[in-house]
Amino acid sequence: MSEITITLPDGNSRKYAAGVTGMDVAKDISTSLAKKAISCSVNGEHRDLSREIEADAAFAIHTMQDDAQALELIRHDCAHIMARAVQELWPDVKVTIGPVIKNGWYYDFDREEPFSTEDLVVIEKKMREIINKKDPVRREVWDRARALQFYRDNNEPYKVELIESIPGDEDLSMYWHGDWQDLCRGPHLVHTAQVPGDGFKLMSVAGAYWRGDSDNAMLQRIYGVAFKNKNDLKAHLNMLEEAAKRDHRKLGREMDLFHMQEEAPGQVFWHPNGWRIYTTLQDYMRRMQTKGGYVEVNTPQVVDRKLWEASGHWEKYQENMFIVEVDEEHAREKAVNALKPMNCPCHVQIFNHGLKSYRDLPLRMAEFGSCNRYEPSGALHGIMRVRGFTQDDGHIFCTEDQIESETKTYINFLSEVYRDLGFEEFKIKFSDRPEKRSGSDEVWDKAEAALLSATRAAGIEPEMNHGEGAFYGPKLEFVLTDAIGRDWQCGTHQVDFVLPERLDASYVGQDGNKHRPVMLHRATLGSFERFIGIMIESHAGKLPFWLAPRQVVVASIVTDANDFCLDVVEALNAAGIRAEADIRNEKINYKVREHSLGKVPVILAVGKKEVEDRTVTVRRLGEKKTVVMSLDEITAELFQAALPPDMLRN
RNA sequence: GCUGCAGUAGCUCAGUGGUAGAGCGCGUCAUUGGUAAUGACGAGGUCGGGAGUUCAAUUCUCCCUUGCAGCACCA
Repeated sequence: MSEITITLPDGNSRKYAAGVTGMDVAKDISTSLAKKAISCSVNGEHRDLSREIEADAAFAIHTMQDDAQALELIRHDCAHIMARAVQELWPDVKVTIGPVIKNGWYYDFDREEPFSTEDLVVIEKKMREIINKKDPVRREVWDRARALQFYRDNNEPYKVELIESIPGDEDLSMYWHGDWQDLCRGPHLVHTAQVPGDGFKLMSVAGAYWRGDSDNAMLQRIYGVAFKNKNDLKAHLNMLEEAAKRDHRKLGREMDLFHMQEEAPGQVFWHPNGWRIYTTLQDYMRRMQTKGGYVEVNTPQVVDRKLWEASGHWEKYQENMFIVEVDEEHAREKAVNALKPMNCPCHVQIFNHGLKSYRDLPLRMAEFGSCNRYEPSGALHGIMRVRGFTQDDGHIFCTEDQIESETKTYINFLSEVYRDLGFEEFKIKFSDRPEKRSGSDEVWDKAEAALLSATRAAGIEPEMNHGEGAFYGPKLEFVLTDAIGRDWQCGTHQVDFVLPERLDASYVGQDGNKHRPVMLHRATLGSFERFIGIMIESHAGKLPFWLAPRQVVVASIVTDANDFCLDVVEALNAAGIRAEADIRNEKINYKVREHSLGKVPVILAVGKKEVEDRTVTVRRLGEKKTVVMSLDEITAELFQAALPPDMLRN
């Protein structure tokens, strides 16, 4: 047997016979280390301690101190332990897969009966029993035939299907947690008791399609979260509780911003407070776009299906469009229209109207375009995913040569807007050709290469999102997250060689001939609805002063101050500040509480003293202390604070 | 759309096979107060909609609808 050299992280090396296990090495280093060891890294590959090492290797032992490895293993072993618990409780349940996800894991089961909340409690208890048994984790490598036979014998059809779909013919690793077994890549902990019995919790049950395909059977997915100890778990659960308080649906009600109702599912009734946010944001976007060289247009809501057929949307999205039919019974003629689900074909109509010259390019066309899409009922989510919304849409008609500079300019534009609105950081994803698409592969090659190189030229290496592009072109997605960490695509930037062709857009080039322009589709906020939802959550309702729907409440302390109170409001309003008087017959404590809960950034209290001195007592949201200021001082200060970021720059 | 859960006063929620209750909010009155809830009294609900079972349904069953979590979808 040959000798191998194991090099430890501190640079020291030790010699062993080939086939030594990680655990052997750990024991050799020290008994206490071996006791604490959970896994190891061999040449950077995370592995079980029981696996044999056959060649010279860089080697490291992992303990619970190594967060990344410890959490991965705890969560992964939780998945196996939960599946074992479920099958011990209900032997007829079929197992499928159970990966580690952010903060925890899930496992998908096929079971006739739905799992109930009570079942989760029972499963958790069973899991703790298994953990306490301190069952060893064992790994074996089987060839495919044996694994397939095993799962056929054990009546686990999903496992059979999994193995059959794994390409190649390499051997498969099988893991045992006690007597319970699962097909798994590993690695795993040494024994079940290394999972902290008080560090995990089962969270919820939900349906999920087998292999993520809605044509397949629906399985039952149980989600769990797991951490290294009870305190970390508690902290996580606490965080979720806090995040729930920032939910835009809750804050929207509390701040009286908007409501939704059964008669118009997925559509927003904006209340005065919410609409003030919306219009303030729209005014800002309009100024920014004007400065960015866009011309603003507006296009029809109800458009004949012919246009959607020409653009290709009818074929691909018909089921998701609101169809508006006119027939002889109701009108004198028959027509099939659709509510505009997006603005691009309409913008091409404007572009096509009259001859365009190469001198007109790039032509940046913008619209605050109202769109309606019949989104699947299960997709609706507060004001983040709705059926009626308004995009800050824009299309840049340009030449191929201009794609790179226009893309760079746009990324800078979007970054400035996001920074202004409080988002310094955001994810950028690059989505390339989907399976169902329009346009030849050559055109797609060209579009993808152009967008990717332009993005890199802007200094960005996007996250790859294969197969997720639009049907007419690849896209960049600018993604923000909500209070509990769910991703939402807000901004987008897409390169499109297809629609100009389908809708016959052209311009006259320098050579006097007709040429096809390239279309860049872009939206910065995405939709006002979604972006406002995200902003509400990220600010926990405490919007920056310039966006706050109610900026100032002037509250009287005694009735004798009411007149002065109204004077102060008038002065502030004259300075363009959104101020309201609260001269109700209530105590100042009551008023302060109510407007603090309503997230009003500034409360000005006026009582006898203030009336005499022509001053106000200023209390800012989130602060306990108050300051006395003259009316002129506070007006000047708030005037400045009320300026939108772009106007502040001028 | 799919799986599961839910819909009771404006909001948060309790409750029951014999047509409903709390707190907050709202209204009236008293109170004129100094920075996160002043007190008293009062009004307010065809218990999401429809059908069925029953002497009797808010309660049980079915259908529909909306919402929530997840999946699928997202031009």
